[in-house]
Amino acid sequence: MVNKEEYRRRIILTASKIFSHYGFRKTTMDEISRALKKGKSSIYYYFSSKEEIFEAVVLHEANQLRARLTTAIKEVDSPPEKLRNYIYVRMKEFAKLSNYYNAVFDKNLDHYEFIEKIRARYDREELAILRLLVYVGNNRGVFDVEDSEYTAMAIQTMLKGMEVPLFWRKREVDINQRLEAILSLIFNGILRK
Amino acid sequence: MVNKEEYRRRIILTASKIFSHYGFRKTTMDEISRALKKGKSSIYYYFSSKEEIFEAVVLHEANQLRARLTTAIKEVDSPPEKLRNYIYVRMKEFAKLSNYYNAVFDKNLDHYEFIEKIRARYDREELAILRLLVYVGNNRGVFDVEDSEYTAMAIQTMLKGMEVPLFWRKREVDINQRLEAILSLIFNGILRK
DNA sequence: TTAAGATGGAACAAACAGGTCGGAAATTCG
DNA sequence: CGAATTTCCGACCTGTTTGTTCCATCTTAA
Repeated sequence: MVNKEEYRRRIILTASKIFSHYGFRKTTMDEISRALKKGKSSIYYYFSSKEEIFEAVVLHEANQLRARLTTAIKEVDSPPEKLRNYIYVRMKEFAKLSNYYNAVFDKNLDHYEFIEKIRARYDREELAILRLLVYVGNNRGVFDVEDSEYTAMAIQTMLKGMEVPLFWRKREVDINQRLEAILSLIFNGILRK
Repeated sequence: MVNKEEYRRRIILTASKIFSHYGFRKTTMDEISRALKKGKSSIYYYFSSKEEIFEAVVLHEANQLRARLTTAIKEVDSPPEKLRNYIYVRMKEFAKLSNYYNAVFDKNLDHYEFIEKIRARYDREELAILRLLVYVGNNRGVFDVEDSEYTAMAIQTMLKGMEVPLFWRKREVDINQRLEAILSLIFNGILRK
């Protein structure tokens, strides 16, 4: 193998699929190595533990999510549309990136420090984006809020509410309607009358 | 619990979902009991082993499959249409009943005796149905075959070919086209010219 | 040929998972 | 109500699994 980084990437992609199907706990190093057609111990040349692989996988998905959210925001110009795109894409992607999702919600993973770090980091970044969106909208006179920071936090709280598994236990159509309702709520409480 | 049978059924339904997601091996008695909100040892009051639960689950799915195939055949009258319905429904249902599917194809389950029994029984029953279909069609003068038994076996062989995982690694549309092609092949080799 | 980069077989300690057992709780019945 | 029977479960046992380490062995490039 000429390029070590390249092989790490391959491990991440392969492990990602297995993790997303069986979860962290039920995925064994043996499966990962078999999927890669390598000896189990060989994996340890690239990663020092199963945890470290999972960490890389989750980070990978987090990066994907970030990238897609960024483009979603850039696609449109007006702050309300940016916000709408952000929320929409965030919801759709969250459902797809199952490892990241599990990392954030699986109570059995609570004690892993790196999970906490990723959770915290994502929270911080998201808040920054929302704050900026609100702030810009406010400056342009489209929004009308007292404090960008706290408004952003309020929106984030609402987004977190959409993350909990119960929210998804509904039909697809219903989900879209609920999304529209949520957006409408945010906007009507935010838009200048 | 007034009715022991009723509770067994509930265990089967719950275990079925977990088995279908994680497979026989990765599903633990602990999970099953947790999903049922019962103590692990309580399950052993209803089933004497994990294997026995899986056996019941697979049998349950096999019965479902049989029931649907039966109605599918009864829905139409002419032998060619019966055959067409049979094959069509069999394909669609097979994809859904994942425990049954795994029981039939997972090489890791090869050494379980009850799996062998279920496989053998299903084979026998299917052959009987096909034989009858061919026989009746022949009698009515719609089909034209020498030996119903061997023709039925030939058709069954073809159906088995559609079961192997590779067959499904295609897009839905493609699947339908292939199905049509298979049907057309069977009929054109079978129908009186 | 040698040294550094990769690989995988074998071994191991710790965790896990299927199953048992004795008896507690709940329910039924007289 | 109380005894009998059904249902449930916590604690435990035991063989297996699994993450990880070690080290001998290949492979590659200089």
